[in-house]
Amino acid sequence: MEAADELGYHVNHLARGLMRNESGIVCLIVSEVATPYRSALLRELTQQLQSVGKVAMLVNTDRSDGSVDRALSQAIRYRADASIILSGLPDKSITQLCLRNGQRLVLINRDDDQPGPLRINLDDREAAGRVVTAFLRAGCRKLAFANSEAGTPSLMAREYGFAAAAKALGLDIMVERYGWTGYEAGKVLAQRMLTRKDRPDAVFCATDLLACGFMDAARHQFSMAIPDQLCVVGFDDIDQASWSSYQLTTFAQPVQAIAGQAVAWLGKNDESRAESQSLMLHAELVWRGSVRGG
Amino acid sequence: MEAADELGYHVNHLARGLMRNESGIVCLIVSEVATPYRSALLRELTQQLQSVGKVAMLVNTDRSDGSVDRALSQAIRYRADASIILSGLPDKSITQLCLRNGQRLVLINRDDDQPGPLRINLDDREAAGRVVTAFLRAGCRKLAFANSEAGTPSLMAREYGFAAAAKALGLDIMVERYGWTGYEAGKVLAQRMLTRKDRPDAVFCATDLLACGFMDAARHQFSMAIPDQLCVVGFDDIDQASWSSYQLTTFAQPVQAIAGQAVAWLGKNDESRAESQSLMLHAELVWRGSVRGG
DNA sequence: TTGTATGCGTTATCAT
DNA sequence: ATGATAACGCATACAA
Repeated sequence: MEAADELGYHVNHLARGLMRNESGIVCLIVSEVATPYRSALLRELTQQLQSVGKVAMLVNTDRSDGSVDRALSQAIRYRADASIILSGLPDKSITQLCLRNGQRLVLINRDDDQPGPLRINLDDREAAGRVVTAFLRAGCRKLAFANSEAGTPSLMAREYGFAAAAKALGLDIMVERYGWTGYEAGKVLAQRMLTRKDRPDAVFCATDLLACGFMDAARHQFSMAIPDQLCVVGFDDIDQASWSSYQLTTFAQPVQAIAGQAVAWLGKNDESRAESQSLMLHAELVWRGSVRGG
Repeated sequence: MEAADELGYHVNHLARGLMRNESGIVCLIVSEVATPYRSALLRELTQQLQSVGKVAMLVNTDRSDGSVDRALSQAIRYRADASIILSGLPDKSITQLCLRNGQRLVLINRDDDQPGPLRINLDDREAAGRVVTAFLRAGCRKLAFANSEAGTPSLMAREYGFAAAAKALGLDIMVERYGWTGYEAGKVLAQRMLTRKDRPDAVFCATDLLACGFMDAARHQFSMAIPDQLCVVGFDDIDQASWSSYQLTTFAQPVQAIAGQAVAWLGKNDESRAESQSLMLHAELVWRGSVRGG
């Protein structure tokens, strides 16, 4: 060992991977890396992967469409032991290709039904239902849902869950969708919804980023007081949600648990891996000041 | 090609790397990945690396100290073509080891003086000087600098540059350092500085995150109006700086240029690489509403 | 143009 | 216990 150190020798993981047929590389396929929720999940995943001796290869799929498939090809070329997909959805054929190459697949918040990959999702629908209860308890009568046009499964599950729970109580809700799931879209959504004459007094935003934009527009452009005139709930519990300018009541993404489940699954052997292929994690509502009577 | 596709064949980059002695892997060594500025830089780097056919290996150094060195060992084991260091500073011996193994090194905002690696820095000192001018033009008389205890070169350069420029004009400034460079530290710094009787009327925060915390405390705990009673300038131009709750005047980190220079340098041949080993990029002040009379 | 041999750095296996 | 050898998949150099 001393001699090896002296000579500056380091094992060659490329050669070792070639030999063992196991590279130690896990590919993280992500878009919108710079988004608060995504980067938090990324931090957690890299951290936990490293702690079990794996290394993360980061593939950014911000550019064109179909780039998830290209990202997976890249993962195959490097003989990654697994790929974890945080955004987009691979073509079924690519999924099959991965599995044939012995590459494990984890889909986070993708709610797909193909067998093979591990699917980790939240109880979005049920969570959305709890928002209706909270709004009613706060004395709100005109409920609204603010969504982006992204249309990803988790976003839509929140919308449908919210609408369904309201309908079950005989309430009609206002729904608006606009743009990309970010702060600016939240502002636009507020402009659209708050200029109506049947302006809502409670809004559930599909995402914290949307909620921040919505709150800022409501306050600064419409001079509305939160939570007095408008109650707001978000989703993700990003850092900014706890900032005193927002004090946003929101659902916490269990990022540690998500990452933990993913890497634990990768460490399992084939039989026990097959047992648990679909996980549903719980999103806990964290109460702050944006809803009356927490 | 058709046949290859039919058979599900994919080149093995491990084997190719072994042969060519060039893996195509670039190692990104980062701490605090989930921070807005860091994740933005990360997005840019992965994007641009991919566009030149490289792939990013992400190593998270949040845990213990000396982990930068361990990260670099990891990079060597995978025979990364280069390592880009966004945080921490490697030991000189490790630096030498990397260079001996033909591994390129890029240090971003690390302001080190060892020869070999490419060093990319901003004109922090000069930028800080311009803040003094802006504050004076706004009619402020009691200047302060809010810093964290991290003590990284770029943070200290901003502090010294600010202090020096003020001193050159015969002004004494108040300096306070606390904790880690984040939102919470900004709040604490505000509590410390704004309870003094010679309370500042202008504060330059080493970081936007600090500035957001400072502004929130100033407004919500001290009921101060910004920019009327207090002018604030930050650094980084994170997304949140442009949010209407902050409208923070700040310096933009030229993340695209930083990433661009880094990957361009990696693409150069040895001679032209040696020519430019230290780059100083310009941080442009973007005026928003947190300073009077922009 | 097509084919064949060799080496890259490991590790597993088999022989000593 | 120690040593020699083959094989992983690719690229290259040389031969046919």
